[in-house]
Amino acid sequence: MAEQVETLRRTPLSRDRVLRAAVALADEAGIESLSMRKLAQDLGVVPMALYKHVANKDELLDGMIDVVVGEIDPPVSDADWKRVVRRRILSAREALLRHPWAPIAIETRNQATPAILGYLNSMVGILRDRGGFSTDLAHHVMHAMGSRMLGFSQELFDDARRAGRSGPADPEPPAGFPAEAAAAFPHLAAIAGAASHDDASVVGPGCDDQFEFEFALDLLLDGIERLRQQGWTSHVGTQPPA
Amino acid sequence: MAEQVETLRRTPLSRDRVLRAAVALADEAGIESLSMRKLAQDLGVVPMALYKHVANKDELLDGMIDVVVGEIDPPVSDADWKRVVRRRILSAREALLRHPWAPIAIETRNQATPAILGYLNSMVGILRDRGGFSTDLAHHVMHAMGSRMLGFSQELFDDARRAGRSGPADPEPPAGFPAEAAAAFPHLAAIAGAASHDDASVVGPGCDDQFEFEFALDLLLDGIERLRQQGWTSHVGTQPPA
DNA sequence: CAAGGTAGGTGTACGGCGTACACCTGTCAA
DNA sequence: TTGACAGGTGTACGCCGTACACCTACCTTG
Repeated sequence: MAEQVETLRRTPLSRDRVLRAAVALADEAGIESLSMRKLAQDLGVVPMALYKHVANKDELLDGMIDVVVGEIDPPVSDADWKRVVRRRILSAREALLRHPWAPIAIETRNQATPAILGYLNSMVGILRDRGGFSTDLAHHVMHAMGSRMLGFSQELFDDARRAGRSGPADPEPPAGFPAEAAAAFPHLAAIAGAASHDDASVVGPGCDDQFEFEFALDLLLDGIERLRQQGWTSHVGTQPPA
Repeated sequence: MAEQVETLRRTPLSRDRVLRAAVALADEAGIESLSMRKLAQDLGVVPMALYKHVANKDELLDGMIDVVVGEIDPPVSDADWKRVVRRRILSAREALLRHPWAPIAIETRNQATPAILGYLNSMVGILRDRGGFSTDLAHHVMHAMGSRMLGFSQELFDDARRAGRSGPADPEPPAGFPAEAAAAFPHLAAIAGAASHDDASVVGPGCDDQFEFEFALDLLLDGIERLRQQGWTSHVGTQPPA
């Protein structure tokens, strides 16, 4: 039996197994407590063993990002550009919600991984081929969509981000807005309590991140569609027309 | 003379001096090489001395962020909401361009600092008071603007971001797009070469980040203005109207 | 089947990090 | 004069990433 455990333990390491274990560890313990040593321990192996499969910790992170990017659904092929882009982005968002550390990891890397480049590239392809966007407009659109292309907006300081840093779902309730802060930042307090009720006196249940994401996404998509229909080009002016 | 140096060295530390030195160090060496030990060395002091002025490294980073936020101009008071918001955001952008490590630091912190909350709060105030936005719409707008409110979009993997990580201006040229990558990611290559020329065969000088930032900003602002004029509310539908 | 190259796990060690904790010292109030 | 206290010091601990030498089990080739 001891030797059975031994056998299991000795299931040969592989880059893939290392990456999967790293993703699992980050998912449950948060990215900041992912260390080569802990990862090795999870795999029943000595830390240096990992270096036979990944060059260093940075490359490990790149690999983890690629695992997540690999979970994004391929584009559907039976709809107009806007629906295709929208669905793909929402799929990316789902992948990133499953791995709340990923936005931070992606932002922190200093080089786009090939998987991310491939994803972005196919997104441009959709704009060009299905939407008939000029390279010019497609270029600006990619910038305008920014991180939303990768399934997250800059949801600064929200629960998901915090989870990515310190582990999975935090038991403490969202709780609207601390009273002391409400006094100092009344406008923020009003907003926090107003999720989708216009009555500021109602202390709402926080806000629906998914709704906010789609709101901004559609705002951009609609604006972009308008530019596209007008045949907008950066030659004619320095700002998008109203 | 040696005692003069000594005197200078012994200029008493203060939270302010510590924060300034930390900002300077991050500006010139990159955020990732900011350590308590190096910072102490720059200040001619032993590492533990810093802990008499900041509780720990996280609080140091919060303080550094507040220094940057403090550089954002106050709102002008003689224009419509859109111009006020636009100018303030561009001022925030300038502050962040002076400190390329700041976006990373801001994204990485898990709590908004009071300075950032104050900044965001005043931004909501502008929307409410000058633009007559409902709390509801103001709420969604804050989400939609996302990190743009703080002067940066998610400019993934660009030079400024890299600078924030590894020090100041990198001497190597932007260089369009590496040839091998161009083959693998043709759409990206086309875009990279097409900055503001629609002719994809022209290999442009990279792209104008400032233009891209303002493009996206105005796209959002225009879309938001349209919603405002229509008296949009989330009660009537789940998406912004086209 | 023997020889030896090679892929992959091991052990040790180094330098750097954040920071706890005990200590010292100069200043100022009582 | 005393003694509290603010603020700089020194030492030490446990963590980190990873360089480097090693060992071992397997596969190829003669």
